[in-house]
Amino acid sequence: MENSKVTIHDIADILGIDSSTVSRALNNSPRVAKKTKTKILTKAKELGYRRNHLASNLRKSKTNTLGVIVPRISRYFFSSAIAGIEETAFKAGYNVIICQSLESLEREQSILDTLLANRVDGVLISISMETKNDNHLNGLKLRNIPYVFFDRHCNIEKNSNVVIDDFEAAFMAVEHLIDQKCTEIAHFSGPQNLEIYKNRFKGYKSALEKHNITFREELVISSSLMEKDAAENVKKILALPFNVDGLFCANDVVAIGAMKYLKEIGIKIPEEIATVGFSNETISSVIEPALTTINQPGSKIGVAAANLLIDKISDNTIHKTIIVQTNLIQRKSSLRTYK
Amino acid sequence: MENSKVTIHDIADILGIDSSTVSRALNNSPRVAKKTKTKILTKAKELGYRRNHLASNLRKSKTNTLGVIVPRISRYFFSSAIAGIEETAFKAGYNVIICQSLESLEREQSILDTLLANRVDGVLISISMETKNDNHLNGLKLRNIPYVFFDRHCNIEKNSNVVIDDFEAAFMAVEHLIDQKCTEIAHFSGPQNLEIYKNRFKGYKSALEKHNITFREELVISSSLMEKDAAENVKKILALPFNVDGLFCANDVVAIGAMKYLKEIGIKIPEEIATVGFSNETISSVIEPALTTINQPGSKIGVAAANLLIDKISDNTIHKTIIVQTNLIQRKSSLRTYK
DNA sequence: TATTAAAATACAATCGATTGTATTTATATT
DNA sequence: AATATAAATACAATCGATTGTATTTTAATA
Repeated sequence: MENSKVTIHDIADILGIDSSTVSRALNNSPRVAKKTKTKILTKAKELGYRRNHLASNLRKSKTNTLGVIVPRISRYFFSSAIAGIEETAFKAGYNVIICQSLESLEREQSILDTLLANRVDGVLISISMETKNDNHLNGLKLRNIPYVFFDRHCNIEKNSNVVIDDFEAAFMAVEHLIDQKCTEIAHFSGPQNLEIYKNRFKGYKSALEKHNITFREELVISSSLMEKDAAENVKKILALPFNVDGLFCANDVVAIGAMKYLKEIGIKIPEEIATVGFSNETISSVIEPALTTINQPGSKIGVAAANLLIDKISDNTIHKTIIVQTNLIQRKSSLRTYK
Repeated sequence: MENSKVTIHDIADILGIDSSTVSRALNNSPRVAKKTKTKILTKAKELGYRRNHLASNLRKSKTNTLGVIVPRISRYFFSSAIAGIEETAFKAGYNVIICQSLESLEREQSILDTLLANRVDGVLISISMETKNDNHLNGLKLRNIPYVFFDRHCNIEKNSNVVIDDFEAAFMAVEHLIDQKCTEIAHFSGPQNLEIYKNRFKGYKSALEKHNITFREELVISSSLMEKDAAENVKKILALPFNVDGLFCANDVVAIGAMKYLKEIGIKIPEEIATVGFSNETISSVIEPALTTINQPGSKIGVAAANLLIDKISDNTIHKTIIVQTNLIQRKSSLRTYK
C-alpha cells in the first residue's frame, strides 16, 4: 500500500526510534549501526516511503534544479543538446527547467528572473541573437549561482563555456569549397555581436588567405540567418560584379533558404554555386542536393555542459572552456566533378 | 542591494510586526490593513525579497511543477507542443519537467517514478509506441495526481485527452489521393496498440469504402514508422500483384523514407505513386517533391493540454477530451495532372 | 570490575512560509 | 460612556527533513 504521505516520523514512530536516526539511515550515514539501517530501510520500503524533496531542499537550501535557456527548442541542435542535458542532470539527481528566449534579449532577462525566483542551483545558457554581453546575468553573479554557456557564448574572461571551434570548423568548410575549385566564395554570416558568428567569419577569411584568394568585403552578408533572409542575401550577392561559385553559410537554415531560391531561379547546385551550411539540421540531409555541413554534436555538448555546471555547483571557482570536436559532412551540395 | 536571503521574518523584524502579517500581506490577504500592506510591500521591494517557493510549497504541499513525457523531444511536433506547454504553464506559475521516453515503455515507467519522487502536481503524457494501456499510471491514480494525454492517448474511459481527430484527418488525406485519381492506395500504419494509428487506419479504410475502392489487407503495412522501416515497406508493397499508385503514411518520417527509396529506384512521385504523410515535420516542406501532409498544430495542442491539466489540478473530477482541428497541406508529392 | 573511549542513538533547533486561533485595537451602536 | 462587533494583528503550530550537540549504550583497556 503505497502512500505518499509516509514521512520519516512515521517510520521512526513505528520502530520506536528517533526521526533523526531514520534520516541518517536513509542517507546512509556512518553514524547509524548496520542493523538499524537495514531495519529502517526495510520498513521504509514496506511503507512505500518517498523522501519529500521540498522539505529536504528547504533544509539544505538547494533546489536540485538547473535552468536551461536556449533560443528555440525546436531547432534540432538545441533539442538534442537539451536531451543530453536532461540525461546528465537526471542521473546526478537534478531536474531541469527549460526555457526559450526566442532570440529576444528581453525574454532572456525575464526568464533569468523566473529562474532566480525558482532558486535554480545553476544555469545553462545559449544566448539570443540580440544579446551582446553578460550584464543581464548579474542576478546570478550576485548570488554566486554558477552558469555555463554552451554553443552561443559571450567572449568574457572567467566564464565557463562548452563550445565548438567555430574558427576551425568554418576554416574546414571553406577549405573544402576551395578544394572543389571555388574561387569566389560568398559568406552569409550572423549577427556580429555573437562570438560564434565572428569566429566563423574569421575562419572563412583565414581559409581564403591561406589559399591566396582575394577576400572581398561585399561577399560577406550578415543577417539574422532565418529562412526569410536567404533570398534577399542571394540577390545581393548575384547583383555584384563577381562570378560567385561558392557559398558558405553560418547556419543550415539560411543555406537551405538560399538553395531553394537558387533552384527557383535556375542556378545549379553544386555546379554553379557549391554550398556549405553549418549545424547539420535534420532537413539538411533531406534537401536536394543534400547539404554539406558542419556536424555539431548537440547531445555531446549538452552532456559536457551539464557536467561542467554540476562541477561548478560544488565549486564555483572553476573556470573552464571545453571545446567539442566537430566534423564536416560532405554531401552533394558541394561535391562537384572537377572541371 | 538584492539579497536572496531576505525572508518574511527580516521584513517583520524591521517593521516591528509579525511574520504572519507579512506573509498575509504578500499574499494580498484581506486580513491585513491597506496601510500595513503598502508598508510591507514597499519594504519587501526595497530589500529585494523573493518568496522561497520551497518553503511555501512544503507548507502547502504543492510543487507547482508539471511533468511532461514525450517520446522524443527532437520531433518537431513534440518540441512545438512543449513550447506551448511551457508558455501556458509559466503564465500560470508552474514549472515544467520534460522527459523523453524514447519510445520505450520501461523508460516511461521509470520517468513516472521520477516524477512521483518529485511530487509533480500533474502530468502531461504522449505515450510511447510500446505502451499498450495506462496501467503504469497507477502511481498517479493512487495519489490522485491528475494527468492528461495529448496526441498519443489511451482509449480508456474517464481519461482526459487533447487530441486530433485522426480518423477524420486520415479520411481527408485518403480522399485527397482518390481525388487525384489514385485507385490502389497503400497505407503504412504504426503499432496497432496505439489509438492514433488505429484511427488513422480506420479513416483510410472508410475513405476507400466511401468511394467504392476495394480495400486490400495486403496494402496495409504496420511498422514502427522510422526511416529505416520505409524501404522495407515499399519493397513489400511493390512485390504485390497490384499497381499501387497512392501511398498514405501514418507519419512524415516514414513517408520521407519511402520517397527517398522510391526516387532511388526511379519511381516518379507523384505521377506513379502519389504520397501523403502525417504531422507536417519541418523536413516535409523541404524534400522534393514537397510532401503533402496533415498539419497537427503542436503548439495549440500543448496549450490546450496544459490548460486542461491545470484545471484538473483544482478539480480532478473533470474528464474531458478536447479535439484540435487539423488541416491537409497539399504539396507536390500528391498533386498530379489529371490523366 | 572500574574506567575510558568509541559507537549508536536521542534531543532539539532549523530551513521559510502558511494558517487556525487568540488577542488587541478600532469602529459602531445604544 | 459602555458595550458589542468588526477589523487588524500577534501567537504558535506546522509542513518534512537535516544536522550540531547531548546523552546513552557498547566495547575496549587497564
